[in-house]
Amino acid sequence: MHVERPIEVRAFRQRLLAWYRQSKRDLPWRRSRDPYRIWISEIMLQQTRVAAAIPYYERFLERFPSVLELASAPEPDLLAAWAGLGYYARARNLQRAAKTILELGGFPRDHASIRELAGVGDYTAAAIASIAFGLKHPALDGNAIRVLSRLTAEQGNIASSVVKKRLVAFADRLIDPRHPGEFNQALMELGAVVCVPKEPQCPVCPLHRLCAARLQGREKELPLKVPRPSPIEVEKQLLVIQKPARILAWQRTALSRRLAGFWELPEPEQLPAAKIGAKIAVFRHTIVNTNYSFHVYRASAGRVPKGFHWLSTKKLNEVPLSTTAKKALACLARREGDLRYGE
DNA sequence: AACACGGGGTT
DNA sequence: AACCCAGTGTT
Repeated sequence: MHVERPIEVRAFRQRLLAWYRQSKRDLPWRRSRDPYRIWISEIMLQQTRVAAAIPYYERFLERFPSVLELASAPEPDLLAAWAGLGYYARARNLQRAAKTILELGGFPRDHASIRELAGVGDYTAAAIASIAFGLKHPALDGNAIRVLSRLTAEQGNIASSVVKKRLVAFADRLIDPRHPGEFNQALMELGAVVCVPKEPQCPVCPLHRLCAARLQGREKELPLKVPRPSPIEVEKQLLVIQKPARILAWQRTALSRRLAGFWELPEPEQLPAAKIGAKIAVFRHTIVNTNYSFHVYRASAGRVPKGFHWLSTKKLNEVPLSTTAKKALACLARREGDLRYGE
């Protein structure tokens, strides 16, 4: 593209920042430069939409106002605060990093040290360094990558490390040394609200006259998308086994590959002696590349094997409950016209 | 480089 | 029904 000459780089920065300052969304984490708050927001926003993160962000900061509370929290509290957001390794890494920060005696203030925190990769390190500390490191998330791919009419697959390096190098020349945090956020904001994947809003884009893809009329084709494998369909059954004020459940151990520490409803395979009763509901749920149909049944326990617990229904809101268990219990509550279980 | 990891809003 | 989201860690 044509922005490589200094004069054009300045025009690029000026247009982008002017646009951002005028049209940026008022987001909770944009009201502070406290590295703790910026960090929490960046972790929450990993692969997570802004609208989904906002209510979690507010609640999380109330419950864990600083590194100290986060570092010393019981893990179940942490998981309960994160339940429903997904990617639960983020919550665990958050606490590991909080302990590191305490050991360091404060939040690390340079890019390399921030990058070493658990759960902080290239993007997040650059985002924190630039937004909280004003350091000049380009932060390329999915939005920024899309914007830059279009600006340069990038032909390569954006999944490849070569192409990513090329885009980072490009961003490194563009980034405004005086306002790196704003610059990074502006690029991401542009990708989030204007340079969107499907129908980019080129007429209102402050950069459209500098955009190579636009000049070639190929803005909708770029960046190149690689087809992903089609999801697998899986049917599963869940059992609702109750006694007064209690429900039978089990907890995933730390060894569980996913959802470690979360409480689940039993499945028939785990309880061979269970007597399956009436069907309560069917709901669907997607995890990564698998589409599940969960069939929920009432049942009675027979003999209760090791590892199962009669969980108090009152405590359901205090423990980390998997989303599938929550959905099943919501079905049950709807059916009984009673809100004991639910949110 | 490829894969696993959650969940849900948007198109 | 895809697509994809302010990605990271592991293999």
